[in-house]
Amino acid sequence: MARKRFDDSNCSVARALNEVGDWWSLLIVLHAMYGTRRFVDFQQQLGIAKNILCDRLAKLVDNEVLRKVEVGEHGSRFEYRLTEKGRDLFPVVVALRQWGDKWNPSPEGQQLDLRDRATGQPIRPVTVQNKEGETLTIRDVLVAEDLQAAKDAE
Amino acid sequence: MARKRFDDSNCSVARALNEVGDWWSLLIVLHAMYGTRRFVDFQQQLGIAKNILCDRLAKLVDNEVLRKVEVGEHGSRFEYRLTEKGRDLFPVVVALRQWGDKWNPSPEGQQLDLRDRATGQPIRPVTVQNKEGETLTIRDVLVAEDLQAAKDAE
DNA sequence: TGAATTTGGTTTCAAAATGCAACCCTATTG
DNA sequence: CAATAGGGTTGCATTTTGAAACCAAATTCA
Repeated sequence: MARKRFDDSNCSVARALNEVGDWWSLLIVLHAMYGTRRFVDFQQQLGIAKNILCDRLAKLVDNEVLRKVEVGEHGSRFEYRLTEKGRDLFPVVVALRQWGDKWNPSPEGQQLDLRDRATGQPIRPVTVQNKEGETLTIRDVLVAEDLQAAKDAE
Repeated sequence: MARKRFDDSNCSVARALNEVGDWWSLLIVLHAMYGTRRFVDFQQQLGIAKNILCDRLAKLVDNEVLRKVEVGEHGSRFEYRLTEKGRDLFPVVVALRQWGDKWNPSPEGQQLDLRDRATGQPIRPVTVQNKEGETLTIRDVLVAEDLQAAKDAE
């Protein structure tokens, strides 16, 4: 049967996964963040089948994660560029990369690190923080399931 | 043909997606973070087929994201609990939730928010930060592809 | 105690997604 | 003007998925 869809889920994580939660979509976004823009480049870098790449790019464009831009004089050459919505996945991608590096370090030991362009210093681990910027673990947060509970907490 | 696997990819994001990158796995982790531990509860809350749930739980246990714990007097009753590795996905899940809330707000308008248990205050948006705690966009970071480049930047 | 139910699965089978290769049309390059 | 590159589409075989049926051990209920 069809893969279940989460479009109408009232869970925003489920809805987010509906847009970027399959095997390829987030990797496409990742490579777009590294500068890839052309169909053939995505194809070669990811080793993805062309029909699947077509499908994923179209979905990402539909969901406004990417924009398809005509380049070249007479059209028919395109670039896929991140929208603001797409760039806004940066913390997600970085958090996932850091998790992967921490718990499944690369066999070769060398892990591609991200640095502050201005200073050359490595970036911080991405964490969940309170208003004061202190790191919170899962035990330090509570879920305000409904507005009433949220109200009570204020 | 079979879905492509990324076990041996030298990209840690790809390897991370290999463990939690399909439709259900991250939702299972999410619900585990909200306190779900039992097979039947996952099944009912997610509306997932039992065979798929079985498969995903087993994979998450294999990958040490969850631990399968015998409960009940004579075994044969189990709980699936997050390991440290699993709990460490917290920033990923929260970042994804915030992205979903921002760009695909719930149709009902009510979005489940997370608060600092100690103060009741909402948490901050998850961001990528430099050593000083300043938020960095994708344009503010550079990728030190290899150690040499990293050296040069120091 | 014995029957019914709950838990945690496995099996079967149709529908859908995936991957590969082959093909196609339009631009651009030589 | 021919060859090639870019960006797809189509067909087909292989997997994955989902629903429902089935199952056995443990627990609960009467």
